[in-house]
Amino acid sequence: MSSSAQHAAAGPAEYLVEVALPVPLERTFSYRFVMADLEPDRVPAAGDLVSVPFGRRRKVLGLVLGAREWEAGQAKLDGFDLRRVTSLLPTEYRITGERLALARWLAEYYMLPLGEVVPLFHPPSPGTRARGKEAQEAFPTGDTPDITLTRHQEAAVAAAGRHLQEGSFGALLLHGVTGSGKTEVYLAVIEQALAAGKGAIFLLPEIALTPQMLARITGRFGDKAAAIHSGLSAGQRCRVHEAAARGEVQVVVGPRSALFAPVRDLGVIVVDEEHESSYKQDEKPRYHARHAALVRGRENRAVVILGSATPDLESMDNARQGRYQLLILPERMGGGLPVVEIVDMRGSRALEGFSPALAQAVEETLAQQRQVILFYNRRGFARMLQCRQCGEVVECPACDIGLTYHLRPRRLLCHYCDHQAEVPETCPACGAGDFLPQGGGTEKVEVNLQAHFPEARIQRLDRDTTSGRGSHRRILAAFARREADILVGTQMVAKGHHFPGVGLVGVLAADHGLGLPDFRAAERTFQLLTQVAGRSGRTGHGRVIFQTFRPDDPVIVAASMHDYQGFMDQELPLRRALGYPPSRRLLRVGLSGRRKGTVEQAALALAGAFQQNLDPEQVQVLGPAPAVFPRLNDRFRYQILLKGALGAPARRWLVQVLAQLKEEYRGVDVIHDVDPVGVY
DNA sequence: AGCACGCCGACT
DNA sequence: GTCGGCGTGCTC
Repeated sequence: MSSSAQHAAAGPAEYLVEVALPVPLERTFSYRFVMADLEPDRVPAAGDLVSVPFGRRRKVLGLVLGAREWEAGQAKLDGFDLRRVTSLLPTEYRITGERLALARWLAEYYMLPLGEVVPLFHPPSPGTRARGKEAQEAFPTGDTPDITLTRHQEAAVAAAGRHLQEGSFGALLLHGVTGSGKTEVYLAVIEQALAAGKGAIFLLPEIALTPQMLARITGRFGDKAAAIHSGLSAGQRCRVHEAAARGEVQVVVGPRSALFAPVRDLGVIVVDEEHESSYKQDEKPRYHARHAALVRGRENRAVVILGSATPDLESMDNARQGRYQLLILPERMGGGLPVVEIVDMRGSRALEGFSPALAQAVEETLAQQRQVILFYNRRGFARMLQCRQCGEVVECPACDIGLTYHLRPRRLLCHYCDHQAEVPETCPACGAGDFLPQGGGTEKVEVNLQAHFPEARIQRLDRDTTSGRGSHRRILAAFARREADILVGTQMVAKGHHFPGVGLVGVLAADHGLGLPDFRAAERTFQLLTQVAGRSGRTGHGRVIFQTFRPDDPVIVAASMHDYQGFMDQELPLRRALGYPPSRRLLRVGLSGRRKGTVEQAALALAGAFQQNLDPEQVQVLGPAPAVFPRLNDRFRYQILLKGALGAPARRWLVQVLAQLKEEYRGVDVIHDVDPVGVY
């Protein structure tokens, strides 16, 4: 306003500002803030964002930690040449209050300099590329406006409502089977928050998978709600951000980045499909949005609702320990859960992966004019090509992993780097000209299926058919409109869609994920099987078939019976016995580099330092060991796993040690990952 | 983390 | 002869 302009004009002409920058350095930087340089009539203060020149030709975002008056024209500080702040971002972009507390927590917990988490709070920062607008694909509505809630739903809404009334932090775990109406609960709670003058954040695991949900939320709350996601341009995201800061938008929906929106008087945070591993960012900063949501909720005195049909074991453990309030939606709206048949594939006469039972079920379902979903969790046509003569497998030259044979286009692809190769005429090892395609993929399933059912309209959903912008959405929408009879795909078919026409879900290899070298393999498999089974019979009777070579495996049996409790009861003790989460925490340190010997040396040195300096009562050091994929992208990989909790001093020590190690071993990349998720 | 600078291998 | 690979050093 004009009064502050006058104040600024009368005030000091320069300030010295201390800023945190998004670089992996444990130090801050000083800049001159020259009032005359800058358009805004504001004095810089802690929490402001500034754009500053950095290095030779870079311009980066900085968080102002402090500002003090500075003698005009003084360009040196302790012999350093000070550079000038380029711009001061509008007040809507300031990081203060709960968001600043969240930023500090992220930096502390994930052991990063504060400046490295700041870009999360800024909508147009890199990592979120601008894209053109995409056509909204029409879905059959299936939308149920304002139906009356069941008593279980009411109870959940009331539990959240108490926190909204009191203005107290609370964590609720909403466990509801697929189709039990969790969304109605979320929407009712958000409605209450709005009625109380509070805002909401609604997190979805991956925006591409949930256009229906997005449409429902924005549909219900009109222009009070807006989405922030990568489909929007930087400008569009900024507008939503600013509108939220001004209180014009009160509900922000989106993937994990939506958590950082400056929603005013935040009353509720919803984390839908809270078990989804996409909530963990797999690049720096490697944070978990579910965990961060709980921290922000606590800071804001908001209620945090974690919802899932298959809650993460850690979340359920927290509920059992009384840290979260558990709320259950036991019934499916409009029908029971589908009946799951387990088909034993051992020694069967299965043809190209299809048991007679599954083939027959497909036929029957199609005859009833209902749709089929088939799930096979590997893309391509064959997992590898093996020489019939000498047994050699054609491998990726950069990764030491078999190349996958793809039919369309006909090529060998590495699924771990971007290497592509022509299909060789002859074996690179022995020169013979005959290869045996080993192991299947969704492409092969599609081909075999079309041979079995020449009349059926088949659609495939995997990374290969969804590479184009909007193609994912297009395939799902077309299937929802019943333009295809059968949908074949990878785990993409398991996620978040309401397909009323589906009468059969077939899982071709239910034990597929169980052999993975990951302590969460059983849990992931259980979740995936339960989620995909839930796609069947959303209206009317639904069938599910699990084909498996391990029909007695307790994970598969529990999933077939929709027995979440049973799965928990078998899995939790195993985790405890082995000291894995949720009983203890993990920290992974990954080392990689081009020279194997150097990487190994660095890993040994680091593990030695850990052994000597960390209290063995508190922290167990595992490794170093070659990573699960010991060579990727022509880099050798090792890792060290720390099991247990590190106190604040140990964490500070660790940051130092890693920095020293990077100094000492040039050419070795060292990364650390707090609470790692996934296979490495 | 970028980005520049600088020094050695296989190419139009 | 240069293009370009990545080791090294620095960023107020």
